[in-house]
Amino acid sequence: MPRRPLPLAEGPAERADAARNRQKVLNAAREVFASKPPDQVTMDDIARAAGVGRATLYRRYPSVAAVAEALLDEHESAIQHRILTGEGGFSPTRPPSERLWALYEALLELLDTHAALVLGSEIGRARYSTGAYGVWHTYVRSLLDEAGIEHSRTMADVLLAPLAADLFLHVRSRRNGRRQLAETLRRLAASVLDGR
Amino acid sequence: MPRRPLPLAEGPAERADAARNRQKVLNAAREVFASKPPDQVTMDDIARAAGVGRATLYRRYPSVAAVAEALLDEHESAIQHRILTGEGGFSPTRPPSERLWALYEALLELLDTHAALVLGSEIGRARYSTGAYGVWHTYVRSLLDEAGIEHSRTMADVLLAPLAADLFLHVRSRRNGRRQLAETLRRLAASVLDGR
DNA sequence: GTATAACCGGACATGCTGTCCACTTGTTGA
DNA sequence: TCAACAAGTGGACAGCATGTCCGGTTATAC
Repeated sequence: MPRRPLPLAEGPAERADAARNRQKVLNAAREVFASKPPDQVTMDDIARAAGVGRATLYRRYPSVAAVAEALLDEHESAIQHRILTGEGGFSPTRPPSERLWALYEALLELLDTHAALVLGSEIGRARYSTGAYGVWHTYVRSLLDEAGIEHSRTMADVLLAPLAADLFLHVRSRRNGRRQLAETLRRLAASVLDGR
Repeated sequence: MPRRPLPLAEGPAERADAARNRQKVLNAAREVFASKPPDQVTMDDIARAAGVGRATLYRRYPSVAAVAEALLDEHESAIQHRILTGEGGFSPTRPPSERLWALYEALLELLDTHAALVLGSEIGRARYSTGAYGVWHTYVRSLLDEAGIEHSRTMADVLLAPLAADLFLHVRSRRNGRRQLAETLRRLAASVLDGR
């Protein structure tokens, strides 16, 4: 979780009251996002729920999307860590198609529990401009390169497209949708990477 | 292009001034959408450009998205007509993978010339709730059923996901992106439907 | 030619955004 | 310990978009 806004080099430590407010904001935002559709969440909602003024909120987060992204960050980082260390199904010894499936599984799980946050983090900007998307994309691309697939950059975008939050919610709203999506993606991974 | 709003049974004919205004609105909207990002287009912009009052605009179109959809409608209808009549690559005698590719080609072409409108028609609601999406989905699903693919409903959503307008724009912004996307989708169609 | 209904456009109330500014509080250094 | 300074805070404000309402206007039917 990012501690301070932009100053990359460590400036003076964060003040105690600011840290306290950050937590208040994050906790309050969690509840707000749980209580109504993400596109209806306003900065005012979050500020009021946290018991702080609007300017205090804007000081750290420029938009509702930024708040959602901050909430999402720790969950996404956990997956990124697993990828880097090769834990779970991400071991480099496994074939690319299985590692792609491992990513699919992890992202489905993330969407299942935090779809509202993902949707919220995409308000007003494209999914592709978020930092997390870049990580997933880089990983998928490396798998495709390893398998010798052409146009890996584009194919990586195509293979990640079915994990858009709005599509996930649409499919999940159907009976057995969640399970069928998992099975379908597993077949897709095998289809594209193993040619079967 | 839908002539009147809701009254499905033909009521009294549309008044001449109303018809004139509809054309003014549609023409003006085309230019407005061409002049700025679709998510920045307001009802006020369109009304002013058309030289009509806001209420006049609201009378027929409840939102900016509805205006964009009206503009898009004739282009989408053209594709739907080709599907129904089996023109172009949609002949039922061709294998499903080739017909899926024909749909991909048609939709890529549509996005290429009207991406802003597609994006505009998705403002404030999911792509999946638009009428056009339902048509593409039904067609893809029938192709999958014909090929004996399981969970055809879900797979159809997955296969249409790469044609989301925002993904298209993202990929097209890269060098050769448009061409690579076409090739990639062609391979995807073959991969999934022909198992190669 | 008149009655009627559809149509029109400006005005209005509401809600959200992002910024500004005067006040408060924590932190640093003498 | 305490003063001085910087960071943090919250309410208020202006700007903008939305969606509706209503008095006036114009086309169509009789």
